[in-house]
Amino acid sequence: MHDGKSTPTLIDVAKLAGVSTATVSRFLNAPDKVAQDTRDRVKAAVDQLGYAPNFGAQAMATRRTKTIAAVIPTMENAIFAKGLQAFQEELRGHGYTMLVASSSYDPAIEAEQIRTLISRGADGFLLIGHDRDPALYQLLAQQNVPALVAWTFAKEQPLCSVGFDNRAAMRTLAEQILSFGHKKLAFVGSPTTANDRSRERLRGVQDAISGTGTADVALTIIETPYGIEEGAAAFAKLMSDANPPTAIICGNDVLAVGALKEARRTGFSVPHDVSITGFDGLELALMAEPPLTTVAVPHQEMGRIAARALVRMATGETTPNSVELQTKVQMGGTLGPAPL
Amino acid sequence: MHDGKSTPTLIDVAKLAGVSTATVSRFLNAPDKVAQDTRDRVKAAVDQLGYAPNFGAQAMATRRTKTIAAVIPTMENAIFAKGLQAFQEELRGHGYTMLVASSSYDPAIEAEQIRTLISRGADGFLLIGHDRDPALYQLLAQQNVPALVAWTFAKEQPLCSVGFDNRAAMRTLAEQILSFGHKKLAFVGSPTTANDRSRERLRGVQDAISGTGTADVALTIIETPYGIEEGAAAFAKLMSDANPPTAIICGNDVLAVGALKEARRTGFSVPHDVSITGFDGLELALMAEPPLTTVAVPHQEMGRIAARALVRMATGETTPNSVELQTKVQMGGTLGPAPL
DNA sequence: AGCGACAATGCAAGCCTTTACATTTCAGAT
DNA sequence: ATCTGAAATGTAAAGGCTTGCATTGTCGCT
Repeated sequence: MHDGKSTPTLIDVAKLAGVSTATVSRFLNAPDKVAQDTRDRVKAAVDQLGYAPNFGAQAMATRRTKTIAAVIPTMENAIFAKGLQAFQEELRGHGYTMLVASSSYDPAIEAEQIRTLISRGADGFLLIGHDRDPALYQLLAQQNVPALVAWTFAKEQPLCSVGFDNRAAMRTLAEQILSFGHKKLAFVGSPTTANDRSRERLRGVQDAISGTGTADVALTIIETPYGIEEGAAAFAKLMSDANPPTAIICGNDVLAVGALKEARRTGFSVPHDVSITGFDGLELALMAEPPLTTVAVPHQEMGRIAARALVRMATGETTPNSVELQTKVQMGGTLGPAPL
Repeated sequence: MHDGKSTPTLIDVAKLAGVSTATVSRFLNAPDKVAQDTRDRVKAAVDQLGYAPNFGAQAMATRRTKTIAAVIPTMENAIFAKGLQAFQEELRGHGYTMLVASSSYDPAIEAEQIRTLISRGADGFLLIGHDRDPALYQLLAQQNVPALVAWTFAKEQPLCSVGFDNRAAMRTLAEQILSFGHKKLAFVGSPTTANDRSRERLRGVQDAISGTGTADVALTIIETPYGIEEGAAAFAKLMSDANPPTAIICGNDVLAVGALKEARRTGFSVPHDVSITGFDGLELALMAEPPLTTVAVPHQEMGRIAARALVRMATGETTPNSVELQTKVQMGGTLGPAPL
């Protein structure tokens, strides 16, 4: 194991420079506390040996890791990929490293990941959505690890959030849909258990419907996993009904694009025969034909703001503070008047 | 420092269970070495205290971190997102954690990230492509950290690779394009400096052309950053030429989809007026109208295989071994005969 | 009863840094 | 010449875990 050329330690550097390890350590962490000529000698030694501090030892001595963990459902979902990319760039700028784990939308895995990451000494956590076992919040609090929730905005939750109001955003979109005269709606979204984003979006639709004050709007609900194929299947199922919807509100762009694809495949004209909307504002939405009517979400901004907030929390500079971001309905060409 | 509720350590568990720390440690790492009833007592203590090992201390004592680092250009590119998702799932199964960093396609940042991750004690590295400062390979070798390259396959390189032959794959596609009678080709790809994947793909096109043996095939080359807009711009530029190409070979699906979008916007019929092809086989390609003709790459399989290989390398079980994966031309509807 | 072998457990060194506290040095003031 | 205080540096403990080696206890044999 110990081949002579094993990685150099502080001690090696100290010996070579003819100083104590304390001095080397100071040179590394607070250079102004060491005299100029010592500084030069130490620097030379460090360079010559190619010394790099041992992370574990450092973590142990300082009790911090300069690491922020992010636990997301999956990286395959572009919205998280975009947000995380921005998140990590911002962290990097502050000298922090990101540790990601994905839970595959499984609460048990998420819990395990959080535990693992805590024991790895993450200085802070970025989590998605508020739905999870309260025991986890307790654990975080007990371990005194700051955490923040993103992709949603809600008060009265154990954790502060940086995100947007899924319910209100969807309500706005749904109101527009209703204003086009649609009376038979369908909502196709991700399962709403353990996913507050999805649940809130569905509520937004329901809000809009009850907002009309009338009782003549019907809503069919389909819950299905994330995926283009799944969106297509949902569309097929809905339209095979004797009394199919005239507008299909999808919980995210991927489902919507799947639905749109199936519509095209089976000869439905969108939005002439049926309207379809998405949510997220991915580039995918722009590429669809016609471009998807959806809700644009500032994923990157969210990532950056969350990163800054977490760094501040980790260094104890501030108590966290929720931030609400704005979304915008993005008109494409998939929403039109209800067919007569 | 020791406020009553600070996180429990091995010592606390040992005391509570009435055994030595060594026994607790063994219980955690090699349960079969401790007697059944001791096992029960220790387990109770661990549970009661909610004990989790301290990562730093563990890393220090064992000199390994059970962490594999991945340094990719960007998470926003779906091919990497998919591959990494699979990579991390596989790692998780082996008890490893993934540490990702993205370089934004900047070699200097990549180098810095690698250094950072080395000093964080990564047990192994997943890198993308072979192009980088040889000093980095030296550093990895010197630190004795195993590394693997993915998304490309090449022998005679400092590192083993798990991937596919970009050049051959593109050549196959280009040959099909030529067989449709196209004589005026364009290649729109990512910049080829410090990106062997892109470079190899371009070479593949050139191989196919020289393979025809004739000199009457023209090739225009455009290098542009990754992005839908960029693809659209490249298309516009190409078609505004006095003698525009009849087939546009894009280095990746995103550029191709951008080109396709611009084609539609400006009234070109694909593939009637002009053919367009992509590379990667993203879902995006299927969604395009018509579906993109592209090269399907097994991103997830690549991620999983790379993960397994790295774990084996990290535990010293094997010397690495390159693995070549197969790609497949995926016929969509964007490739057709050259217009007369 | 005595012995060996083996299973279970304990002891304590070692992994590498940071940092509070102690020591030395030296310039400047008296 | 002596003293003071600040600056520079050194000493050594602490941080939590693993593990080689030592110890204890058991059991089966002779």
